[in-house]
Amino acid sequence: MVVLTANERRALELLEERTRPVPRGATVQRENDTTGEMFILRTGMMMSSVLLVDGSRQILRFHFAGDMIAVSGLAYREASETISALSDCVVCPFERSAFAAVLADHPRLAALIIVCNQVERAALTDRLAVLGRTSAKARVAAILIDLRNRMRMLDAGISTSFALGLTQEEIGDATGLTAVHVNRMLRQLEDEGMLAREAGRFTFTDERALERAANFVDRYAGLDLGWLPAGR
Amino acid sequence: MVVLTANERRALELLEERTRPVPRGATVQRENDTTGEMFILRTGMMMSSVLLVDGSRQILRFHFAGDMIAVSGLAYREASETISALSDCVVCPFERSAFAAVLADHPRLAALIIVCNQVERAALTDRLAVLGRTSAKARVAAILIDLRNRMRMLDAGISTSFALGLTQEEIGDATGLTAVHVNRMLRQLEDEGMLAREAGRFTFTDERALERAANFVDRYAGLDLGWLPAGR
DNA sequence: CGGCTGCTTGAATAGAGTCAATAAACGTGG
DNA sequence: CCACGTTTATTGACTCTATTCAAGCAGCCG
Repeated sequence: MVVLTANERRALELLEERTRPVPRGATVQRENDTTGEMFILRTGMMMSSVLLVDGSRQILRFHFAGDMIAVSGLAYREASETISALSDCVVCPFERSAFAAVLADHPRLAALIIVCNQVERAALTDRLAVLGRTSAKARVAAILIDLRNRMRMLDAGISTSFALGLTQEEIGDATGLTAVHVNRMLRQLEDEGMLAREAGRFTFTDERALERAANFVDRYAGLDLGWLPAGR
Repeated sequence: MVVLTANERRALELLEERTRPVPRGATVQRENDTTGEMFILRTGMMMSSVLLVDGSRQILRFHFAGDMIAVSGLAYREASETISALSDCVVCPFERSAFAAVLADHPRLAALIIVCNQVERAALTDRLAVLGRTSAKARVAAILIDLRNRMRMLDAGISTSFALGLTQEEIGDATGLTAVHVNRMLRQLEDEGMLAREAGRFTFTDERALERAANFVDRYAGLDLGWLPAGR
């Protein structure tokens, strides 16, 4: 999409110098802890979530390889969300000072990071609309499509069949539903012929219908980066 | 919080060179239109919203003086949200190229913009948790507290009494509720002695109780900007 | 094998939505 | 300044969606 200069590439590689394995279920950042490092997720799938006072959990976002995570540490002294691994992961920790150096030396990378922020903002606002204004069935369909699409961006081998890697409890925490109701909605999508399930694998048997049920709109269609400053 | 250098101040003033009045109810950006300018909101109150296929609306965010709006135009060819004026407003339009120039010349401003993105991200994820996991009463209480707080940041004269400037329909579109149910929740908060209403003005009669009802957490408490690169 | 954790299903309940009717506030043109 | 039409607020009755509670089942791992 954008071709980086050799210098830019080197600057980004500097952020990924160190690596750290994170086993499934482990946490790299805990809500209200003092923020330390930020990370680039090298491999695996993670999630950010918050706990409410009544003990319920809201999953805010899923993270995949290539995502920059724990970035809110740039602004806040204390983390506002918990970030934990849904599969065995590898992350590359880096310091805020290293990040500041990248911004100082590479204005085009700064611009690209701002663009990524906007893409994430769009994803969050889409989810906001889904939680605020759509039915349980639409929410479940939406999360299935969204996760399939993001997995496909990293592994072109994935098409209509994929392993979600989430419990129904987790689907519920992401969609604002109870696990019980998630189960019922999955069954309904299955009964209506849009979906098949077996041993944790999902298969879209009628993708169009599923997209209609989910109110799906593709947000990765119209990126426009013509305005970026020159690379260094 | 951060003292800008004279150069930095001048660069930002360049973005605010032109001004344009926007009457109440008018739209500065329409969903799916080709994105053009970005804006700094000089005076007034605006909102971003999206329309779903079934005709329902979700209000994503409220904007106040000083906010940089329509920034998603940096990433997308087409606007993902509608931005319209809730009161008579004045905006300062600027071009992406002007923005790119700021980033190229002033790395610390780039860093500050990224920080602002993170603050907005935190606000959006808070709202996500509210929509996903809290009751109608909590959502209504939360929006009242949030808007009061943001108004107070611009006008220190506001304390427990303020004019919201929203219809109950709009409160509903922001909280994911129907106007009818918003009305019932307002009445309930009133009956429970947390709130008084008259002629569009709200008065918090028991702010602690209201905060408890809303699950309120203060997100503007712990900003940390020690890591920024040097100013130019 | 036994103890988890996750999945599935039913029945009863509660919370929010829908529909409808009325009242109050607002804006506009005469 | 008033009359009229429109938007906004209010309230009741009813419906429906999603939650809660409960029980049984399946798969997995030590």
